[in-house]
Amino acid sequence: MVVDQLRETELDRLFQAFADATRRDIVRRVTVGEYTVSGLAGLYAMSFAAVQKHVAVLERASLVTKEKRGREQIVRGNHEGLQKARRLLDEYEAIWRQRVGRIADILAEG
Amino acid sequence: MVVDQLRETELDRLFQAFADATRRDIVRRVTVGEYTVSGLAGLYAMSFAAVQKHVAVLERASLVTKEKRGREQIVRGNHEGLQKARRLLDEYEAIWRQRVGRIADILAEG
DNA sequence: CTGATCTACAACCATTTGGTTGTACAATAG
DNA sequence: CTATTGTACAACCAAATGGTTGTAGATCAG
Repeated sequence: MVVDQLRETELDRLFQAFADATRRDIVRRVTVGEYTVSGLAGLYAMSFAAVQKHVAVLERASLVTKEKRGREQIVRGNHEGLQKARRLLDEYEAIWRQRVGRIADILAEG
Repeated sequence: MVVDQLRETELDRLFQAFADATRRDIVRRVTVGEYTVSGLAGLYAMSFAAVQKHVAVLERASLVTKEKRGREQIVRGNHEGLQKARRLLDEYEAIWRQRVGRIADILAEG
């Protein structure tokens, strides 16, 4: 085992980041436009600190970036993480289609 | 808020299920071939019960199905869950491309 | 300068997660 | 029948997660 430890923990973080509805919503919003952390915090029925933590999780997963502007912190969507997650699911799809193809072949031969 | 609670918890489970390297490996394997629960358990440096729990998590997320055959339980990949996760990431990709398109338009006009 | 605002972070708490061992039971093998 | 195998599940544990409040430092407004 221990195939590619770095990549694996990276994927752990990515999918973990997606595994929360609030974080998915944040990703959607900051992809479309720009938000400050407190701008985001205003959208959800939870404390500022909670939202701040969610943003930190997304940042660690390379799904958003933060950029300081004065006393504010601008949160933006980051394509990098999204692409990586998508690529993995694409692989799985490909594996699935191969399998379905093999079964079709077997049925065709039988 | 509270957009579509059912779908949201479904997605929570899906991405949570993907957020573990062992579970991702199980999904890959059972998509290619068939495994019993103990067949899978033999592959990893952890107890049978631990692997059994991982399979249960994947089952709840609609990423695998189990079918009893004698005293064995056959685990197979389930396309349903995979498709749902993939569809969401596709949406996000689409949003991203729209945004990039808008920016390109603005630059073209400017 | 002073006060309000934005952010960061620590400390705390309840719940979930990912693992363990042990027990129980059904199905198969001898 | 008996022993073994495959599975399920409960109980337990340490660590992580998702939330809270409180404190403190920067930056901005007046």
